[in-house]
Formats: sequence, structure tokens, C-alpha cells
Amino acid sequence: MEDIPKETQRFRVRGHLWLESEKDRFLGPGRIELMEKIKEHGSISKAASAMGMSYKKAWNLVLSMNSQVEKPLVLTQTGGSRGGGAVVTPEGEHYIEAYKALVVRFQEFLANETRHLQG
Amino acid sequence: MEDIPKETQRFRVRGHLWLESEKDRFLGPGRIELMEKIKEHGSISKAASAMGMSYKKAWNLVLSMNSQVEKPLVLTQTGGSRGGGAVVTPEGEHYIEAYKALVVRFQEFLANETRHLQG
DNA sequence: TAGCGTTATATATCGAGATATATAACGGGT
DNA sequence: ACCCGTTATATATCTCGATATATAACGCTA
Repeated sequence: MEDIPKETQRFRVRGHLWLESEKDRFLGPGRIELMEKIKEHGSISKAASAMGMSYKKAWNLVLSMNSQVEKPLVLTQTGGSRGGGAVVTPEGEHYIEAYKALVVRFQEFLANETRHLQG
Repeated sequence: MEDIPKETQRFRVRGHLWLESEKDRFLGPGRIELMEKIKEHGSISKAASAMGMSYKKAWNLVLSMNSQVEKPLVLTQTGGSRGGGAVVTPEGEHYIEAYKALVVRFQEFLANETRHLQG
């Protein structure tokens, strides 16, 4: 590594990280952010528009996440005094925390590898 | 982490990794594979078709890589007895090796995190 | 029973990226 | 002078995912 030219200084190591099951993605940055926005706004539609995402896409993500676990990460309710809404369950919150901790370790890995590269 | 339900067993941590400069991607899995195919076949067009990629895309990747370093990673030649061709320079080979070593460490990270998640 | 905001779902439209097609240039061989 | 396979480049076409649009259902309110 020590004979990589100086210009290597300009490069950074970057990456993406996610959890997946047999064939489907389970959790990634977008799904985590969506759950956080649902926590904040109390509905899928408001969460979606808050992050510039179509309702349909957000709905599909919730469907995908919930379909891969026994206890759903997001509960939805149609109708009612406010028309309905969505909440993140304790299970959902747990995954959010676990994912964030994972990302912290990943960022350390990337920073370390970038340092290594630029040696 | 210890109170994540059993079904977490089914999830793996996966990821992508690449090198980038200020605004452009520099090296990722596709570009590395392309350089390896160029080494193998001696031309961009053969390398591209060998990995089911259009010549145009392969050419753009070579252009992008070479534009980000002083000494090009891939040298091309037009015309001549065989019509032309392309070769990977020692600098290119060096980056291939550095990237592969990085990927090995990344795979270890992912395996470790998957184990941690399922622990 | 009518109104409301939302979830839930299907269908249609659009646009970006990929692919296909075309053409020029290159330079050695014959 | 012409042929060859490749690099180099522009343009046209296509495809698929994303987005937009539309509609139904839900359940509380009043």
C-alpha cells in the first residue's frame, strides 16, 4: 500500500449497508429514516411527503418490512377520528437502535480504511 | 442486542463498498471486474461483452477511472494489426490488488456483524 | 348519513438510464 | 488502395422503475 501514488489522498472509501433475508431487503437507510418520520408525524403519508417520497413507495416499504417479521415494526390504522395513522412498535424501535449502532461501527470501519488508503 | 427476537437469525448484514473522489466514483466492483476482463481479453470491447456490458458503458467507465489519476489505469490503442486493444497498466494492477484486500477486510466486517446480529 | 383524512390498491403516465444503432478514425496487413 | 477489428463518439430507441392519478375502504365525528 505504501507505493500508491500521492493522488490517492483524494479518494475516500465509502459504502452502503443493509440487512436482508433470503431474497428481500429488510432494513436499510431509507427504511430506517421512514420509520423515524412515522414516529415523528404519526402517519405514513406525512412521513412520506416529509422525506420527498411517494406514499405508494412508503407503503410498499412498510409492507415489505412487516412481512419479514412475526411482530410488525409499524402498525397502521384506517379510519377513525383523524382518518387513521401509523405508529412504530417497540420492535420497530429496537431495530432502529440496532441499525444505528451498526452504522456507527461501519462509519468507523470506513474512516479507518480511508486512513489506511491514504497512509 | 440480546433481546432481539429469534427471527433475526434469518437476516444477514450486507453492503457495497467503493472509492470515490470529490464528486465522481473512482473504483467499485464493476470497474474492478472490468479491468480484470481487460487484462484477460486485451480489449475493452471483448471485456465488455464478456461481462454482458455494453461497449459504451465500459468505455465510459475507463474514461472516468483514467480521468481521476495522473497515470492512467488502462491504456488504449486504436488501429494496428489487430485493430487496436487495451491493457491494464501497473498502476491499474496496483489498484486492483489494493481494492481486493479492502474487500477481504469488508467481508470480515460483514460476517462479524452478521454474527453479532444473530448472537 | 354525510364529511374527514388516512390507509389500501390499481392503473396510467413519465423520465432517466440503459441499450441499440450508426459513423468516423485509426493504423498495420495484404 | 482496400480490408480488418478495434477505439471513439453521437444519436435514436427502448425498457423499466418511479411517479402521478384515481378510487375504494375505513371508522370516528357530528
